[in-house]
Amino acid sequence: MAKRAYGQFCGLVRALELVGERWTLIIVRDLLVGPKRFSDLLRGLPRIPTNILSARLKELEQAGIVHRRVLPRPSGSVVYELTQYGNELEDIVLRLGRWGARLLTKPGPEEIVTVDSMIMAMRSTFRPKEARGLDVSYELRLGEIVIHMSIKNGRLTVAEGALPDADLVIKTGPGIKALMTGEVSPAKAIANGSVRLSGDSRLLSRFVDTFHI
Amino acid sequence: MAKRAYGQFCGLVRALELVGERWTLIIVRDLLVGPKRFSDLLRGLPRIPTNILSARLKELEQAGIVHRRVLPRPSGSVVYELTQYGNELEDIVLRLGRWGARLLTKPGPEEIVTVDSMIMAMRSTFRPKEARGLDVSYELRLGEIVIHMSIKNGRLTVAEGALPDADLVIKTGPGIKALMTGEVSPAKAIANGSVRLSGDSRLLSRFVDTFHI
DNA sequence: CTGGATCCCTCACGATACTG
DNA sequence: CAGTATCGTGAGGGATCCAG
Repeated sequence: MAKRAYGQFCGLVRALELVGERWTLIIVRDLLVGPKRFSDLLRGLPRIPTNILSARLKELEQAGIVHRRVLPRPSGSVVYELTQYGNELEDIVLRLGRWGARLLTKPGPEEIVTVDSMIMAMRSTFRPKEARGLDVSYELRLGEIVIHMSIKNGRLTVAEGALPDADLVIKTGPGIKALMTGEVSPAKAIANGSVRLSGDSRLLSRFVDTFHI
Repeated sequence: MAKRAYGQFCGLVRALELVGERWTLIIVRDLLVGPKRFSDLLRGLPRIPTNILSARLKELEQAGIVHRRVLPRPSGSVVYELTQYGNELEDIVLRLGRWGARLLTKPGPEEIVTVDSMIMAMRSTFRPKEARGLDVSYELRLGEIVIHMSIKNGRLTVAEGALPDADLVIKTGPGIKALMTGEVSPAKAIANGSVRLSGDSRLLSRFVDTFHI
């Protein structure tokens, strides 16, 4: 038996042996957004040493959670993508994120927000029931970070980058959280300047209903 | 900022800072079964060093996930129990367990099954829809381990120990898994001796429908 | 006995430098 | 760009010890 195994025959224990090590689930979080190259992952995980990233990717590949794929010429580069089995972690990652988000107050002095964490945050706060049948799109800007959410017939896709024909563009900062938890009403958030809008600003309250912590 | 922090402002990252360390979620698994004393936890986690258990309990208490309670006299002993916030991990732990159980084949040479892992396994495989309106009880014996499941009006409780008036007593071994996944039919399982029953043996197929991997 | 604290050793993790 | 090599450090592991 492996030296650091827990020694129990149990589904949870097996899961932790696969994805319970430091950094592993954060790597999975980023891969849930889409396939990524080694350097893409490094960019999204500024504190991870390269050898650790390397080791984790190898473990994940061996466990059948991640697939290492060499892109066709001319790029010839390598991307890592989740397998079917790895993708089944999405719901767990989203739930863990919601659970942890409860005691997320202010960003610490050294804490950053990454594009992928923001994308997953929007996915995790999405409430399908409120979005049933909806067709609407948002662009969200948080400092350097620009992502967009597109809801088509109630189905959500979130991705990096701008969305030129978004129905509403929301320019904001850390204050977005108070808006999404309901601590601050949309009207208040506009009034106190924690969000700035362009487009159909009446859509902000719909946004808050759809993406709610 | 703490030295081993991930440096990201993200719900998942915060969750991993709280329960992402080695052993932590397994401790939570056992506490989800019920309040426990230090030595109870040690018994269920044979490989954990006492200093690690001690450290984890302190971290969990500080994070508001576990509450340390001194029992009234005469025992005066200490129990650890999950707070409301800690209890909200139940769904995540059950899902992680199901996810990991998929590549749980045979117990390794040094791998044991504990009472609490078995209780949580039964909870995680329970299918409320199949049990709607049901009233039935089972006693399950796996080697030394004896637990019982009681379903009353479709609601499940699982606990350690025998249940004298159980409708069906299932005496089994590792073969139980093949039965619960559907690899082996109830009739076959009886025939090949991987389960031995006492009570109303026709209830075995209902058991398999209700607890299914 | 329970509920830990202490000690020491080892190895996984982490920072940095380096290579195909 | 996509990792490997090297090496120091501190968290984890195991045994033992101690107080109530």
